[in-house]
Amino acid sequence: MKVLHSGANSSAGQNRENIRQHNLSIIMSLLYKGGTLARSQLTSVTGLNRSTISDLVVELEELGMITQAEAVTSGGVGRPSLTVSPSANIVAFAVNPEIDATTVAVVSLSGEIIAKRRYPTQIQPAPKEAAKIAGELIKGLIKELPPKTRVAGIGVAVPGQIRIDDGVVRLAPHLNWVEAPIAAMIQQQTGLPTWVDNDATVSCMAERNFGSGRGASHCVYLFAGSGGIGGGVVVSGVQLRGASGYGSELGHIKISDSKKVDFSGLTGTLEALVKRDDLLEAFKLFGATDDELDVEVSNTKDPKAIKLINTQLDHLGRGIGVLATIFNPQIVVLEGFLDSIFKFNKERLLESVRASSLNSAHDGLVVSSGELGTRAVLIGAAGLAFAPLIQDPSGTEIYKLTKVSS
Amino acid sequence: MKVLHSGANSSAGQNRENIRQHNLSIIMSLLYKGGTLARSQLTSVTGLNRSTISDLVVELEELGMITQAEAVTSGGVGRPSLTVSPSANIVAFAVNPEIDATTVAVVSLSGEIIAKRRYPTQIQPAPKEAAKIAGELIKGLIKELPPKTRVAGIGVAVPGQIRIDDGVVRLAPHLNWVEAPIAAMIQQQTGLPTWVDNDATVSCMAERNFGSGRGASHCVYLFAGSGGIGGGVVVSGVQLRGASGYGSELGHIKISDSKKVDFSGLTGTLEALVKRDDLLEAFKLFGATDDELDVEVSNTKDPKAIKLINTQLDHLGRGIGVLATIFNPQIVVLEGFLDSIFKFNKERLLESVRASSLNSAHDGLVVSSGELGTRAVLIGAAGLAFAPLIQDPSGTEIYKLTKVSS
DNA sequence: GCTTATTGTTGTCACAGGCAACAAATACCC
DNA sequence: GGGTATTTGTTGCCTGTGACAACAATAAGC
Repeated sequence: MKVLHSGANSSAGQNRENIRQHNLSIIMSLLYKGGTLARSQLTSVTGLNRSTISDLVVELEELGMITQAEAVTSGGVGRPSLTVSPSANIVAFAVNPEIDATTVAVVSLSGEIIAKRRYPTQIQPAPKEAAKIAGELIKGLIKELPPKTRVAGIGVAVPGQIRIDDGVVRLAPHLNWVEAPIAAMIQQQTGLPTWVDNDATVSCMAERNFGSGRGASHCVYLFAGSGGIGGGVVVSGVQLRGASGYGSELGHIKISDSKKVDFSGLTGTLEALVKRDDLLEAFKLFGATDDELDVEVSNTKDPKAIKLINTQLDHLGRGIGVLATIFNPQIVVLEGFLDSIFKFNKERLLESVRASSLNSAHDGLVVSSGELGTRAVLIGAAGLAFAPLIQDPSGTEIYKLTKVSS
Repeated sequence: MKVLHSGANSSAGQNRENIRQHNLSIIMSLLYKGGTLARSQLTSVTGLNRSTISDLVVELEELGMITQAEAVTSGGVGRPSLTVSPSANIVAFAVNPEIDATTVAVVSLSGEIIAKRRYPTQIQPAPKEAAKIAGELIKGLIKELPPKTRVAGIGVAVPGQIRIDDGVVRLAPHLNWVEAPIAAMIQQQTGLPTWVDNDATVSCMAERNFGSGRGASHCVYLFAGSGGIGGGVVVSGVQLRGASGYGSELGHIKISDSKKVDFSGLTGTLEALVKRDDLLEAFKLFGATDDELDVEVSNTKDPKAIKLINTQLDHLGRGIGVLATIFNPQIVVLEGFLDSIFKFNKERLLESVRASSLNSAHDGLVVSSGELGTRAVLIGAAGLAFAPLIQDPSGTEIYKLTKVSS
């Protein structure tokens, strides 16, 4: 529950401690995103001296955050470089409360989902219930983890507007949550430090770090499930959050004069015009999962459905066009049923994007499906818990399992 | 013509030289934005030690970038702190080619316009003409400057899409420029290093550093003149440029199904719906300046004109609503005739903003007039030339006048 | 005039990264 | 298979930079 988006006080001076922390942090960040890297890669990427990298890596190894391994003799002249990997013993828990279920996952420091539990609920859980479910699932998972495992903390992805400073859900319409201090609740259940953020925002981070948007400095992410359209944006490598943390609500941008209304009461927004429920109705597929809907969309021959999809594609393209004009990103990543309709007729979407953005904005723009699918939100949520660790490897506590269960 | 937006390579390691440069840079940046500051303020803001600040300030003084002065005994216990000011001898030239004139100004390191020359042209100048006009004006201004003056370089603000890496104007529709290497042209005329950027972008920087947006980490700037609507955005304290530098074209975001077309051929965009020419026509004020139009707007009793203004306010509010939903900024700054109609009926605009954005986005949002007016673009353009100086005070050359005239 | 508070100055220190020299481990060439 | 070139890890030493402590300087309050 510390301040996560530490504001990057640009007027702060730097001293020697900062250097060390910064350099340790950069190595951890590279390993987090890149998995296993050779020491020589670290030297070339960071521009630091061999001896310095050696020193830093040794310190990280002593902290238990990384492991070194013999070089794999994979071509190249000269002595093989040692490989460095993020420790397999460090994990974080990801929590994702949704309308019909609460999901918890164990995610490793290298961004892999080790285990996953889904707890279905009849109706949307109240914050306390969700916290209790999450707590129980986490306690169950802890028992199954190897004893050497250490935990960075818990990251919670919530479909709503979050005050990330103290982990309070200000408003989550689909869950019917208002001013819910979910971080504190889960922290009380588990004894583990807990961070919360918007589900689309963390998914965007995941796709940027591990998925389609890998390496992009400017990336727009659009994600749609039963709860409308969420969005995330990376600008100059930094997640856009806004002054109060309520930014990048890309589903609620107004793109039309239409009187159709979205979940927040706004008319003519992207979310109002590109609605999953409309598609479900066209297919008479009430209560279907994203996968079922995806199959239906890709196979349909129904002219009415096709017309609806095309209309949605036109609207989606307009929304993407607006975002491209504003952000000029390298890539736009689509997830959920937005991806389904994109795959149905890519050219139509791209044509709409071109018609509603400047040439300079859509020239070279890549529109792409998300690689991570439903894993994105969990990997991204876990990233919230890893963030402090990566930012200050030597000054952040990692919890042992014994300590947790007490 | 170096790379300006140096991409802030986030994976770069830090060494001792970087520290020094960073700390020198931070002090220069604080002084650039803040004018005169006490040494004690520098220590508290940067968090650095007194002795370190002393050392850094001495170095900057030896570089001729700042001057120290005796403390003004203005209350407070204890020994008065020395005050530090950016050197009054360092200036940059700002160039702003427009449809009907090319303007050149001399701007001091503290952001003040020392001198200004406007050279009217019958039609929009070709790039070469504009470069020649700028060169002549600059040479004239150099003769009038005190001999001790030193020049950081030239910053050019152009209404169009700029490739800032090499200072080429990719497209400036209103000037009818295509692929114009304006930086190289002006550099050849003057012998001074020259940087180019979009006019709205640099104006945004100016308002953020010296005007209404002072201190805001997230700021949206909308600026409108005869050449349509331009925009600039600051996200987490960093200017939004996009992956290729063509971002923040806020005038061209599509907000309506209207078939009205803007200068780029896009329909239903902010620029298509909020048009200065429409206002001029309503007032029969063809060829009026912004000031004349402003007076007319504020005094009008013509119901037709009022209706038009209100319609424009509604559209502008919708555009601001979209931007607020996306960026969640602290402040939106309006300039040019956008400011004129805003002042005509502030409440109507704000109502429209509220109707087209989430509560969380417009709660606490400030919509404000620009403080700098027509000075913004010049101060901002000069900032382009100061940027390298501020980023690396000890490694950036400043040119003497004698060297320039040769 | 004394105390308290704040700031500038000076000399010393510690720490982190650079660097050079050497060792180790590979590929390539003959 | 041996020699060479190339790359990387390791070690010891060096240097630059900021922190720190002690002292001096300057102000306000009593």
